[in-house]
Amino acid sequence: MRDFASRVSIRDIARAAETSVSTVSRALNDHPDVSPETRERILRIAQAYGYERNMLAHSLISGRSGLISVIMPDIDYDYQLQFLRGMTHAAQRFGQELLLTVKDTGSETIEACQSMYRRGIADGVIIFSPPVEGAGALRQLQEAGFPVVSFHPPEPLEGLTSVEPMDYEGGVIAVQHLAALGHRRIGMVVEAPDRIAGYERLRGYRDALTQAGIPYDPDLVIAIPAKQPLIAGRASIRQWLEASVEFTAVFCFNDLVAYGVIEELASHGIGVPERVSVVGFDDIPASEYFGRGGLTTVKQPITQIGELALETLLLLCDGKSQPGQRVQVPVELVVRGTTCVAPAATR
Amino acid sequence: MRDFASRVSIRDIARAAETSVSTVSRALNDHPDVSPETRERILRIAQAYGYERNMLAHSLISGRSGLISVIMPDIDYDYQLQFLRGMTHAAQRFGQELLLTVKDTGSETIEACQSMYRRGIADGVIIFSPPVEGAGALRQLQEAGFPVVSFHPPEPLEGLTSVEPMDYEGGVIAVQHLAALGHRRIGMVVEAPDRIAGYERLRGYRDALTQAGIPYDPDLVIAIPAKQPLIAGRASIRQWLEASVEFTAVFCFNDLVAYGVIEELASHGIGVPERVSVVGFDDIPASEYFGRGGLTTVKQPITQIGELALETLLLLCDGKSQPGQRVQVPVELVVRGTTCVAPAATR
DNA sequence: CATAAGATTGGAAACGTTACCGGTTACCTT
DNA sequence: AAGGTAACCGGTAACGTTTCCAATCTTATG
Repeated sequence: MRDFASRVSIRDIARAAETSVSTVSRALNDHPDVSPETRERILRIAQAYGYERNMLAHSLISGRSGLISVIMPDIDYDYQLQFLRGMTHAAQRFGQELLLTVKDTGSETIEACQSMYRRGIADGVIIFSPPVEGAGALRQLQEAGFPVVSFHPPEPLEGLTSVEPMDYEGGVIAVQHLAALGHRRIGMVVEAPDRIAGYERLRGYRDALTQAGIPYDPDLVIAIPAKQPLIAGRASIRQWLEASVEFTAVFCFNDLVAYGVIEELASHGIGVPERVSVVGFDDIPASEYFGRGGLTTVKQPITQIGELALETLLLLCDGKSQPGQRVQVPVELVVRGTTCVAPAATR
Repeated sequence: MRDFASRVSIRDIARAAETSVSTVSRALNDHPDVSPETRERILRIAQAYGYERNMLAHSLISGRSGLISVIMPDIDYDYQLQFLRGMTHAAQRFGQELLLTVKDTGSETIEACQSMYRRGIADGVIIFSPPVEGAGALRQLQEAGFPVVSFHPPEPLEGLTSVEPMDYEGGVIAVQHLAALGHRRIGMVVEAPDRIAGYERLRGYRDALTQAGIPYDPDLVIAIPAKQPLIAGRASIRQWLEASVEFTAVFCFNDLVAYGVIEELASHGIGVPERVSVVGFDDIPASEYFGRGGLTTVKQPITQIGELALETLLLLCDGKSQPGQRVQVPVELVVRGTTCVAPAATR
């Protein structure tokens, strides 16, 4: 018996089994053209030697690496983690390896996708929140036969395979909840309304307002950049307060924005939820333990979405599905401690 | 100009530049044996074609894949995320790719390490919290020339390269803080005291008690399993209450345990910090936003630790450092809202 | 007994790259 | 003018696999 932890090639096995590399290869790959005895002997020896096939050589010839590339702008938010977790679970289930790449800017993430294809490292790419300008490049990759799945895809996503939460419905149920509590002055702090997530949530917000008979007031909508949501959330509240905009509820683009909003309100002595109700989006784990009995928020099954993204990509890799599909995942409202009936005077 | 997103080989470049593959390879690798004109021509064409070298073929011949394998039990805790983030940052800085593998059990993580080596996929492995039984296998890998860096290494870690927080010092400063506030009945909820992190934190706890002239009471130490820290934290408090053990402070193995402890105390109407002070460990991001003005905890610079782990591994891969080093990272106390002076009657 | 068919095997090419070695050219020295 | 040297280049082998093809051996069939 050899050293347990050493690198063994198919050649070593062939030598030990007194046969050729071709036969060993066939035996290991369940090819029928091997006699039962030879196969048994080879498998036994391979086992004893701790042989595992060299993935590089195998990939080189098979044209598939068994690696899935996951490309993200950063993992600065628990949301991304949960998405990633879902993918790791699915990867484990399917025996796939995950290649994790983090890039600072959107354009770098697109370049990373192209690079994955050109260097032949990965069989496909899952890209998190690709920038709008990257849509063309992604489409080209897809047309070249390289599977790409976008999460939070860019607009227009025509032709791209994507996985998304039901953003529009999320906006609707958040506002419906607030309206049902008697709120009439409902603000929204929205990130990147030119991108699909922001655009759709905003659309849901507006439609739900209309449906509740509440006029839409553009002063109550603030667009913020994607970076540093906590700070942006705080700044939004300051902006409203300085402009003396009246509001009794805020629907936030995500939970971190909501944290910032609540912090800023608290620092002005404005109680949540007594004076202002706040709804988040995503339901990251921390929101359950958030003060005031937790954050009311629109929950995405983000871990399952991660699994779904990987499954979608694997289907594409295996040619079992056609590119261009748009997978949409339902969301649900989780009512916790940051929303309550509107102050009587405002109703 | 060719299709922007297509797979180009060195052969295509050679054909287009009307030269041989050898020359192209030399030109691309800054080998001196190429005339400036030829080199310039080749580089221009390669650029125009969007050539990037096929990583599989390159790795096969060079024996290095440029991939670093990161193996974790699960990423169910923000702590792991921050560690991972640190590695992604460092990877980006060094132009390395990260291969992320998540396995359910400790033994599977060890097998995954061996597999990385045998399949030749990765140049080295960073393993998160390897099980005690795996130490031998990791040592073997290291001896075979395959670099391994353990974070939260197993005991005994003799010969293994490791990166660790200063657990002992963390235990000391946590208890010093509580003792300085007048606490005399300080409990500890410790995870896996047979592993290095738990063992050292417990040792710090005991030494700090002695130093403060407080007798050690084994009834005040509860060992909990590693899974489901929230539930285990709650159960620990129930156990003490049922046994009528007296305590005014709890030092918890990590922040999640602390959350559970505080929740359970609250459910019995025991105020934190008025009646019981609680200290956590790690300082995950949520602890800053935790109710009661945040959780008092021992902060690890976990993101930097991740970067450090990757840098340590890369040095090993490049043969610029010898295996077997033990890198220890300082920790610090962050005082927030869950600790205050002990109730007068108990002092 | 001869031939066909089938089972099993080994040799060689290929995947895309790099490294080594030998060959060609041009220029310089004596 | 002969020889030496440096610069540059192309062919080929190798990395560890898989795949194709040809070769051998066995067995069945006429």
